[in-house]
Amino acid sequence: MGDTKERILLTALRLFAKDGYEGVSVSTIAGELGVTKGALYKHYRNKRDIFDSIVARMERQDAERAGEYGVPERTLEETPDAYRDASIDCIVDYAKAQFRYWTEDGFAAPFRKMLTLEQYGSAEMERLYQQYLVSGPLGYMADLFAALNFPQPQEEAVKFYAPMFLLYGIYDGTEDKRVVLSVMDGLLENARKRLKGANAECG
Amino acid sequence: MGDTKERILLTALRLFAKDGYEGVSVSTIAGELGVTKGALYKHYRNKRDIFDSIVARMERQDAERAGEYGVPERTLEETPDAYRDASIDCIVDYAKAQFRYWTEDGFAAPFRKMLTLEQYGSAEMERLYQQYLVSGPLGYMADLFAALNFPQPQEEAVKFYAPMFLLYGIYDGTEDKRVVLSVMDGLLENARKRLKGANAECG
DNA sequence: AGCGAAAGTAAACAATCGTTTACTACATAC
DNA sequence: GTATGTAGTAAACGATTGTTTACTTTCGCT
Repeated sequence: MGDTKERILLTALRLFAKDGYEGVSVSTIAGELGVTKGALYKHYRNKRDIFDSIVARMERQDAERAGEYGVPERTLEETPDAYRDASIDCIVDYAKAQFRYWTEDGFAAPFRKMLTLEQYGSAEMERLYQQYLVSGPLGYMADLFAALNFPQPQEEAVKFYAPMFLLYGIYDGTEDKRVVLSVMDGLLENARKRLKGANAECG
Repeated sequence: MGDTKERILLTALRLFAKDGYEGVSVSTIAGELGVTKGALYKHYRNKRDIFDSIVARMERQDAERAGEYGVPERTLEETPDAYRDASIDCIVDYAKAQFRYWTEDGFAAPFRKMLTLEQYGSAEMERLYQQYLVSGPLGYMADLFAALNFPQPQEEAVKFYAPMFLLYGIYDGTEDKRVVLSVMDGLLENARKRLKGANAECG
């Protein structure tokens, strides 16, 4: 079976997401899989190699996703308000997809938690945490709003992304995940209306 | 000297905030203090006792702070708009103080980071994280807005608190902390104006 | 002066950590 | 049919984990 390596990766990720890298032992990972710890070393050089492979996997998956989703595509063209309304729709739909991705996706959700637990451990982890979950999405949203000629793209991005970021935390601490998803939905629908209204004004 | 116990507490907190509870060894704490690890056991029963003492200290400090700060005080009285404007001022000033507290206070700032790293480890830690940093402040703000008869206090609370929560993350990943503080200041001043405007309408 | 508690050291404790080794079962290829 | 490489086990490795013990030093108290 060639999927043992895959099972190790996913099991380790799930455990890292709960107790952090240092809080999980090689024996625990192996025990969870029903094998002895020696077996892990047939697939990975060492414990850190498992962790690095998780990060590499995320980077690959994220690149693929960025390729499929073509939100930016065209920037700062001369177009009527209708086009910019369509862009706003695109942004909001993208945001919804991103929220579901980081909360429900079998890989991205535990990866987000793992990064959260490792963010202060090293400069590299802090960089990844910022890139995937804080300054990365924030700067990306600011660029989009800037391309749409919003007067204060930075502030707009904060108002837009901050509720998503907060609701990640709410989501993790809630038993009934559905209500959080619907709250996020409501907030984003309000944002959609508000942005289109502001759009009509600032032209 | 009676402050060795205190120095152990603060040193452990600083280390826990960076590498998490499991990522810090008793030897490391002792080494940081320039003593042998046996000395720690003269002041604390075990490693977990140090951690628990940190949490207990935070709970005490938080209770004191809540006593000093009397934001809620009077609720839902029959009063003119001027009073509600004053209440909004009070809320915004409180929020500013809270942001500085969780980012700059020598104890609260590392405690916030520590909780962030431990939030998924146990139900108790998740509860504390939610109480201090997520659903706690959010519900508190919602109560305040509800007392001021805002039509959608929950949503208002999210719009108000979410940027603060996001900027905790930005603050941690930024070298020049001052700009983050000034950004937070600007956002809260905007919120102050907006809330007073909405206040005049919804009466 | 002498006693006793407090605070710290050095060393040892069993347990666990991540990792390596020697060996077995079982494929597939020639 | 035998060689080869893969995937797994069991056991051991030295290092480190959290904790305890025995001993020393130092201080306040009467």
